[in-house]
Amino acid sequence: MAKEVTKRSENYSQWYNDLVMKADLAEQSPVRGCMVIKPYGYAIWEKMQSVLDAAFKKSGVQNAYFPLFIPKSFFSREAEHVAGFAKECAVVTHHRLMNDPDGKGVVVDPEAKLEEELIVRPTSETIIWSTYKNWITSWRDLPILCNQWCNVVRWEMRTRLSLRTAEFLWQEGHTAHATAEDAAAKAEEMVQVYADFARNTMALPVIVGHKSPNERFAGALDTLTIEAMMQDGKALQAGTSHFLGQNFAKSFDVQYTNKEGKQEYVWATSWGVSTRLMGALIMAHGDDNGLVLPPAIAPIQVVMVPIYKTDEEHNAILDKMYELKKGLEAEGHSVKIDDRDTLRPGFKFAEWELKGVPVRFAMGPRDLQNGTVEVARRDTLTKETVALEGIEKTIADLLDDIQKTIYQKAFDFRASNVEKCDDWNEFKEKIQTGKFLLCHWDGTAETEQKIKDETKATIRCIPVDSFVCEEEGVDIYSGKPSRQRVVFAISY
RNA sequence: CGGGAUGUAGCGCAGUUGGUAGCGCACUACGUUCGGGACGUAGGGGUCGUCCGUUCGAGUCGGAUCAUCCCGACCA
Repeated sequence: MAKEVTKRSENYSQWYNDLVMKADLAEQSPVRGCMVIKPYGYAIWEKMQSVLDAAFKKSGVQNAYFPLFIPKSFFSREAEHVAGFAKECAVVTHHRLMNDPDGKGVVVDPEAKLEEELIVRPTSETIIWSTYKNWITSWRDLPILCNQWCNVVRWEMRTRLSLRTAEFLWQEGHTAHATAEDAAAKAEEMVQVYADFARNTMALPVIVGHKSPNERFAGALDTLTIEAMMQDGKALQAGTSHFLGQNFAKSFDVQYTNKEGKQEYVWATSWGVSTRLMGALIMAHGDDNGLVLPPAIAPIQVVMVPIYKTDEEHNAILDKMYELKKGLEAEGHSVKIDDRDTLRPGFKFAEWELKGVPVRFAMGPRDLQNGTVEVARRDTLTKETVALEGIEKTIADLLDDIQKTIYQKAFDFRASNVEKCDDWNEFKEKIQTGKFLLCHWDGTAETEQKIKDETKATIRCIPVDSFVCEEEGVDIYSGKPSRQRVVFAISY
């Protein structure tokens, strides 16, 4: 139920948790480090899915589904990849329970030990590539462009609601191509799909770039990322797209016969975004009154709250509201009439604000008489009384404006917290205050590691669109020559 | 896995030198309210994380154990 949310200034972590739980998005599950996604939270996730799915289809991608359990032996094939996940896998060892012979409850039946353990997928590269082996024989079979929406499990040491749960929902795309160029282009294309989605739908300004070798996905030759800035100035990796080279094709022996009749290994990509995007949404746009949802992702765009004393008023207002709802829905907006008669208007206002609904209508006898409605917008917390005449157009424009305003606010916030930095002492100080620092880097893993050890800051990316800065300089830490600046930040 | 903390009603918490469990919110009923989180009255709800010990008696003391949270290391 709606309750006051901790102020951001008091404790950012607590504020975030309060928002997630009190806005009815999710709650901690009884299972360690997992979350229950509640219907309202899931509606946001579904909206994300539908927008992304449409974009994938446009890129020629098809949805498919692969098994949750992966035989342990599949993991023996790609050493580098496995090294990245081995420490955080859930393993199925038995297949039966029995009554505890010593008393109450159940125990694992020791007789039911599996001959080969099954790994609950931490990601599906291994099982998908074992499957692709059977699908690919000729150049005519390529490219294969598959995506799956599913859950994965990573037994993280430390978890955080939405941001790093032991089990999370995501989509993972896995493609196979005839040439390195095709695969690299696909990886590039998909990161741009994510960037468009983040910017236009989620109203998140993101930086697109390459990960440094240290931060790369296990087994990838190149990892592209979208990096967003949260309101405490920390970076959040919101999506990644990997160019996997021929690593997986070689490990799983996936070859095709080319036009010349020769056997060749295929080239691969994989790319994914997860329910972490919900975390990004909350931390990037939320305020002390609750969630602030961009209209493009809001499950409810307009909520209507009737204000009345008598049944007569109630009925008259509801009639008007249903009429308005019909008109707005015809324009493609999602509308909810909150006619719960057990709650007072003030309570409903607070509750819908907590849930981030972009536009709220309040209509009482006064409005009914004047042919007006009180329209409140969530992003600016302002309200005004507007005429019912031409309301469809007014609301369409307003939703557009809210979408833009939310983006602009996040954009301006980031702009005021990104700066160039060429002095190591200054770097150490500023990076702790929640800034993205554009610095020269000598390109070595050693330097990056040392900077991380001393400051906890990592290279978020080597930017490719916004913040590209190719210029001669010297590494901020080692003093060695550098040809471009990269983005340093402390991340989630 | 290191450092810190916490487990008492659905949630948030109090509980003194050991004496048999309470507050706020939420919930139920009735009434008055209703243009920014209403109020009154009356109710219901608990193996005090678990186990062992000390004691006439343990939420409280001792030990063990489990779980959760925060800060690190690891990661979408």
